[in-house]
Amino acid sequence: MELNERKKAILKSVVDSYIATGEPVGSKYLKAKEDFNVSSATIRNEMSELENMGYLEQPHTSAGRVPTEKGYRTYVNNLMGKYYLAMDEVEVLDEVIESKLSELGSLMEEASHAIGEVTNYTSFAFIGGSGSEAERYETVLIDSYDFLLVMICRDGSVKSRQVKTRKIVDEKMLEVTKNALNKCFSMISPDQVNLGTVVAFEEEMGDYKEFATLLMRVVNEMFVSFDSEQVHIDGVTKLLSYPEFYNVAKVQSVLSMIEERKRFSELMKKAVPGQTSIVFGDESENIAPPETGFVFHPITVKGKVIGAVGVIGPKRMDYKKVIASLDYFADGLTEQMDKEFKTPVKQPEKPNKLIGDGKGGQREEEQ
Amino acid sequence: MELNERKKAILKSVVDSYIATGEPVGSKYLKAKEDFNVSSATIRNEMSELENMGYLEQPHTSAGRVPTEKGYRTYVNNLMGKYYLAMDEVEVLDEVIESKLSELGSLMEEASHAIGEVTNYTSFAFIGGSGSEAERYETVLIDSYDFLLVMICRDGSVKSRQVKTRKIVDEKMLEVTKNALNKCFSMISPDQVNLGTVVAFEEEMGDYKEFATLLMRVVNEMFVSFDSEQVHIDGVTKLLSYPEFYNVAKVQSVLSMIEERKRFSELMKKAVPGQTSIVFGDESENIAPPETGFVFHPITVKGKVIGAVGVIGPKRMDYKKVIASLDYFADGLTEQMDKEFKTPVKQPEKPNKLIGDGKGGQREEEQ
DNA sequence: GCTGGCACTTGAAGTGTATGAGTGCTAATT
DNA sequence: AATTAGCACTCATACACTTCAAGTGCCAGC
Repeated sequence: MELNERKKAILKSVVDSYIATGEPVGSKYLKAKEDFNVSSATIRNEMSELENMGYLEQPHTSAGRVPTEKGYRTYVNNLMGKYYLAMDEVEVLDEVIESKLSELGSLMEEASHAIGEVTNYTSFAFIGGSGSEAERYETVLIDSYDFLLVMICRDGSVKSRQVKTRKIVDEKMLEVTKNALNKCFSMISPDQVNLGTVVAFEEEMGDYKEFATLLMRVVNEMFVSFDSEQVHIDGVTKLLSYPEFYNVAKVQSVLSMIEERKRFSELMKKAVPGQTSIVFGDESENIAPPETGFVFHPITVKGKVIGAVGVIGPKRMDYKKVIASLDYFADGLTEQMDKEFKTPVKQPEKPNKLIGDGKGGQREEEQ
Repeated sequence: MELNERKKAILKSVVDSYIATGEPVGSKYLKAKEDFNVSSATIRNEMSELENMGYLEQPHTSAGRVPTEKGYRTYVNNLMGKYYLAMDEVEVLDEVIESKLSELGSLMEEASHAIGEVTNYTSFAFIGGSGSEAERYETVLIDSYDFLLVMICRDGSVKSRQVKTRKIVDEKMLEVTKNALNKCFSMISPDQVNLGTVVAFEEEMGDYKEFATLLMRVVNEMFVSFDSEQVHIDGVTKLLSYPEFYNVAKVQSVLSMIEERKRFSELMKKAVPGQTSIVFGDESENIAPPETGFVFHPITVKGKVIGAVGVIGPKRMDYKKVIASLDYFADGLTEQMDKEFKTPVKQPEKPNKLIGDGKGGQREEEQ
């Protein structure tokens, strides 16, 4: 069924008001706030129909109405206008995009912080969810019982681990180690490792077989730890300032989801390149409580998703602003990355880009 | 004034009960629970005196009594018995102490997790709060626009940063960079850097002057970021299961303290080598709300504090168990570290060690 | 010095009532 | 046929009031 213009206007108005106040909105309030040329009774009838159509719902009989998930999606996709970032907001984002590029480690931290500052929601940034293959390994001697093992991945990301040993290490041992690792554990995904690989590796280690087990343990840890470590979350307390979370049980539910980063990066896999996605918390899936909303935008390098930035907030979020900020930031960063990032990865197809026209939102079939 | 034996027994009993139930404890309850050979009226009189002496307090006239800070400290230092860790608890801790030593990066994460598992409180572990000096630098070429800068510190810790550049880098440039950094920015603390150092560094960079600013920015960031990155907190949600935190405002207060890691590591500086410290949240200092308690134990290498592990919980914590766990873990780790850690740091004086007899507790003058 | 008893205090929990925002429905109006 | 005014009905919320139980302090008597 199509929404006529008046229904659209009313729906938009309900969502706007609800986002602003957090209170269920009623017909009289709407009549007073916006200047529809109809009485509150007419608005009431329209709202009743919008409820039948699944865009609105009532917390209880004698309360105003609240947007449903479908209502929010329609609002985000068709009704809300574009938000124009203020000068100072742009500056905060630009600073991270431009000046922090040289230092990938802290980039995600800074990114998450900047997004949080601009939107005033709990924000996150993560990188390297792809579990990319190792391209090659490097070693650095630290002292006679320590060395640094560096794993350089195909997507340009780098992981390093300080390895402590019980036997003395020297440059020669590191050279052997590096070569053995490069021979056996590069250009390979963790699940391709088998007994043969292990035996071959021990063989390659020659005189230094005794280190083989230790090294494999470390390498394995580097493979599997890929996701969890690189999720940065900023401003959790901001969440608590919304009345939706004035209840410890709900806070607990969101926090536990945040702590369990695996579930989190699971969610991020739904990211579509170049497009802002919205996921709502729900009772059924154990993502987060129903009051919660996640908005995120992937960051791509040459069309390949390498991470994402986003916010966590109450369902009634200032989507206009959030989406504008994320679009601006992620697209800006992606552009910079494409320009500066080392030799192009062979993956020529153009991402499904969507210009920041405020029409983000993962489009899904709705019943 | 001295506490007589009966007062001690009553105080111990009050603290034990309060820790167990979280409810203010009254004379009748105590009479029923423990078998003092006196009536509730007598207990009442003793409790009244304990209140006058500052060990107990009443939330309101008609409620039972609750330990004060002084009460807790007396309990921890003199009254509580020793907790003997169960076999499975020891195992959890031992696993981290023994097998994870080879991998310093994830050690703190694992440590914090293990402590959380055993004690069932929100736990933390942090390392490198000392802001130690750089001993030397290493570089690793990643690709033509990226390299890894490694800073090896005097205390044996290692920091690395992936540096992205706008100009092509090669082995020769890295060699120059490494030498210049080692010459100008090693064995020096951040505040000793002055204009002279900067000029000298640019000089050393020779043909690669254009990288000097970038490098100094990264090095500076590595210096100052020392604390914040290395605090691992685990199990925040556990905090929320205690009735003390059934109030969002308090949760917010604790969370914001946790998020602001600077304040946190500030607190950790109070750690005394080899000794468990207890700090209570308080209205006056803005550490955390008054219901909160922090218990932590430093980790030392050759007598020098390099980090700490601890828990955050309600004031009424199971100190017996917490202190036993922390003592066991931190002492075990310290021992392993001392045994395995590279060449001894010159710092021969023996730490003020305190065997795990349950007598932890920072001793302070109380009014 | 200890105890039983009693008056007193106080927060928590429960009950009843009024209030007000909001709805749905119907009959009247345009 | 669409809109509106009016009215009965529904709930959540706030508030006053009562009751209840736990706990104290104190005192007279053992």
